[in-house]
Amino acid sequence: MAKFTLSKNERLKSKKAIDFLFEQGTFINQYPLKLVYNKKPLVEGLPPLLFSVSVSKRNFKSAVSRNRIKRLVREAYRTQCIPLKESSKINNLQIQMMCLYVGTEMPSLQRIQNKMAAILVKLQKSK
RNA sequence: GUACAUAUGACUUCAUCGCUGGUUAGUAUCAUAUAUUUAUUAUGAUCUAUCGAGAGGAAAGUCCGGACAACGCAGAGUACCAUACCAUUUAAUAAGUGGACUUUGAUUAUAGUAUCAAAGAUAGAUAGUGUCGCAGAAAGCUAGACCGCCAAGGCAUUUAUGUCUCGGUAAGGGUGAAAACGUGAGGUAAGAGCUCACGCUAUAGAAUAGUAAUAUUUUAAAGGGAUAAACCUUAUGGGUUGCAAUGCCAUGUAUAUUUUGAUCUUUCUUUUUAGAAGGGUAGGUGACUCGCCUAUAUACGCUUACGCGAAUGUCAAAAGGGGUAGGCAGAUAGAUUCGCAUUGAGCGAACUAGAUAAAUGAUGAAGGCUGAUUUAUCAGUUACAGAAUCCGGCUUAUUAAGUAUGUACAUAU
RNA sequence: GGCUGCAUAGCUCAACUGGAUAGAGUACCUGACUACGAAUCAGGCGGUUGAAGGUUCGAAUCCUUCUGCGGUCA
Repeated sequence: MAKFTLSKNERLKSKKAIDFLFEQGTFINQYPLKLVYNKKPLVEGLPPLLFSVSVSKRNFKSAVSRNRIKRLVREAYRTQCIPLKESSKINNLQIQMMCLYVGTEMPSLQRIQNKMAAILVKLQKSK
């Protein structure tokens, strides 16, 4: 049975990789979310998906609300990423992605889950 | 009753999924080392299971103070910066506690005095310098004569007035934030602390009370504007920089390269290879000076010699480049909290966040609390706000309800 | 995370060592010049000196606390 995990080594952390992503990655828009992704051949021993979240300090000044949004986005990703993970394993690809929150209002979990589902479907189709 | 200030306070329990770091374990996987070539042992990482833990009163601002670390082993003086009533607490502070004084407000009272509260950068203006615009005659020390007051002399006449000259005068007017003690009497041509009485101010001495600041009484001599949040003087304290400090590992490599400067000199010893002392030069001591410390090398060519030359290396300064953007330590735990003890420097118990594109979340159920009404349903469970080396203060932000203390206002008795 | 600066008219800057209506250019408005416009000339409008307290007779300036915006450190 597949687990709903999002542990430390399944996150995108390298600064080099993130810079590369913003130079050459592809964008998917689904207001209030925005996804940047990049595909690579999978290296043995590394996880198939790398994920990270970002919220702008310009739109949300308080650190508390930024943390809150990041947690909601991460929760939505965690519960819905399993089909994508399996398909990318089959195709032997590593997908690096970063999710930006572009909106200016505090969202509900329900809304973010819907949008995240739409994005992941698009991502799977784009192969 | 209302408002404000301070303190308290910051929902609880269970289940499922997930994150972080830790404990214990594994016929698990990988790497390294030992020894050996079947394999065993140790260490580290990953995975799985298990146990218990996981954000504040301000985690914020960075306004103070420490711990700790590096700079050379941290010396002296000057500059610079900070502080400034007294006692006391403290590791330390611009913090806390208590007291003194000044100012403001309120009450009693309406002269004073007393009580309560708030604020105070509360040493020195009698060490010196500067400043005090406009207005005003004059703005700082023998002050200052615009109007006014008065004496003397001249002129005119209406013979007690006007005017002029030269003097005296700080009582009165007016200006200003501020005009050089206040009131009364004497005194005088008119006046004046010029003199006297009563007061005021601050200074010095004495006595009493108090640990002290200071207060009360008394004596002496005096009358001195404000400003130190202007310079400054006095006293006390501070070496500078800060965990992105600092040390190690990995990656990469370059003592790259270019330019400029220095690599000197005197005396003594004599083992003539060299050694010692002094001076100079350069650098360090992260403001300056002193002091202290370090360096001042090697071989070669030309010349009879003094000396000159270029070279290698080293040091210093400037220019200009290359690589990394990772990990570990620093950093879970200590001036901690609670209780007991005090002829001391203790004893016992308890507590424990450790992330790094940055963890502490999601869902469901039950209970508590608050509000609304249909009285058994609905809604809410919030404000300010997210650890980043660690502590002690200060400042700022802050919801609902309640409690306690204080202040102000209103009403009733 | 530490250290360290700045804030004046719509914009760019002044205002000495506290002194009284906070000034200059530009922009904007009105008038003159011109057949009309530009340029030029004359006049005008526009500021609680980022906010709140304090010191002083008097604060853009000195002091304190906040607000916003930068710079720098491996």
